[in-house]
Amino acid sequence: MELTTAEENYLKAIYHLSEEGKKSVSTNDIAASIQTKPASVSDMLRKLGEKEVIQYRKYYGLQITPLGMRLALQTIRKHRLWEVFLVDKLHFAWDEVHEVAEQLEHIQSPLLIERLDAYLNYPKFDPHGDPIPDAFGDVRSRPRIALQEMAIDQSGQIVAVKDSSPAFLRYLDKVGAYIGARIKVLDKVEFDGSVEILVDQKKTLFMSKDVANNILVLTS
Amino acid sequence: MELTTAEENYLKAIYHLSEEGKKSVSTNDIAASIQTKPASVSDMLRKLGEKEVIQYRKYYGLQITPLGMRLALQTIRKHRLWEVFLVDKLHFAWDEVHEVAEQLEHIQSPLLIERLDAYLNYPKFDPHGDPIPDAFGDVRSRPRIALQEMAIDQSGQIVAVKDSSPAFLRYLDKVGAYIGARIKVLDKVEFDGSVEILVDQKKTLFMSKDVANNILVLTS
DNA sequence: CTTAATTTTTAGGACAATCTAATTTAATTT
DNA sequence: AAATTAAATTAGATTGTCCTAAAAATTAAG
Repeated sequence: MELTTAEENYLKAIYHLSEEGKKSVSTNDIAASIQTKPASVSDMLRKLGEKEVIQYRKYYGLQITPLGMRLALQTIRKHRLWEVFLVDKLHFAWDEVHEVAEQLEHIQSPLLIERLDAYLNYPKFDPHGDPIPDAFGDVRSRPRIALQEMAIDQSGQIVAVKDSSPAFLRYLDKVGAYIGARIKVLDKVEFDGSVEILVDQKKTLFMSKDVANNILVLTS
Repeated sequence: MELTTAEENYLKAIYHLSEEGKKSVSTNDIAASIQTKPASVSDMLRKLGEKEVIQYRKYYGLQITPLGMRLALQTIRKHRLWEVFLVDKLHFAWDEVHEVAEQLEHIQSPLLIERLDAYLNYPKFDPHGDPIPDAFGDVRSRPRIALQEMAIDQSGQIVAVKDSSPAFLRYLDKVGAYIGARIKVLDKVEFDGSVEILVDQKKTLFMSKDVANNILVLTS
């Protein structure tokens, strides 16, 4: 079963929305997330329903089918492998990779992805710390919590970010809060929810609640 | 000025046809070369004319404009760089790269191509020996002749192939006539146009006229 | 529990790229 | 030069994706 580029994008958006938002995904949510109009989404949902990658009942919402899940994970796998390539090999900054990976993820060639995976040494996580599904769609995700939710004196390692916007990523670069950094919470301010952390045992840093909420940590 | 994927493909085909065939490119030729119907070509020529990448007069033929030339060479540059990547880095065989490169050449990102070029060490020729235009569209092509046209005792180096079909490339792999091989013409048979050559000063090889016609040699 | 607000879908159209079949133009032959 | 053949173009449909505006269904409010 072959999906068009547009279909792959919709399916990926649906997958992501159903991962985070938990409950059922709305037409409006999809429209917002891929920057299109709800009317277009309705059209596409009908088509995706016919192709049986989602189960769709008008006005009632949708659910990804196992087939749809597999295909979505395949696209996500490609996207994240390309991101690793761009950062590791072509020295892109981690805030520059998304748009290009959005294009590259639609290249159709199983051999290419297999070879790319090997060439990159079978990476398990992309530059933003998100897990890369394997060829069968299996994901080994690490249990992680927002930095905001950590207790004073608790330590851990930054493994991912929730918000991947270039602005946010550039800010993190600037303050040195990169993926892999080992951190320890020194203090939390009740009043505004901001936190003070120690990065790599040498640098202390103040972070607003908003920032701390978008950083995911593997606690130890 | 942005071209769609389809437009890029047409323009590339037109460029290639006008390079080899010399005189003006016909609607039928284009249709044959990109596997579509002449009616579709007519449609597209009108559009390409409006976009001023070709100069087009109905029933009279066409000519690429300088703008069209630049855009075509940009696409060809991307195609050939990706081919180098696939062969050098991902260890594709030279007969496996074309289809994938056909897809990759349409990825839009000047930064990507710049970085890829650097990563590959600014290659000047692709795996089939064809020259890679630089970022300005300049091509340094080597003067080369078909092996068929060489004289007895003349020697040279295989630098390219005219026919890039997997079948032909696999045949060349088998007999060891790879790009870069140094050869010398030992004999030519008048009757059927076949030739006998010495490859890398150790192996002699018989080749039919058809094969010898599709191998390009830099004579020394 | 009826009305209002919101969400979702349908109707109908636009645009790109393709096709078949019909027509027009150019080239070739006699 | 007229008639035939070949090449190229147009006419009209189709498919995929998207849109705006209108209608329908659901949800929320009083």
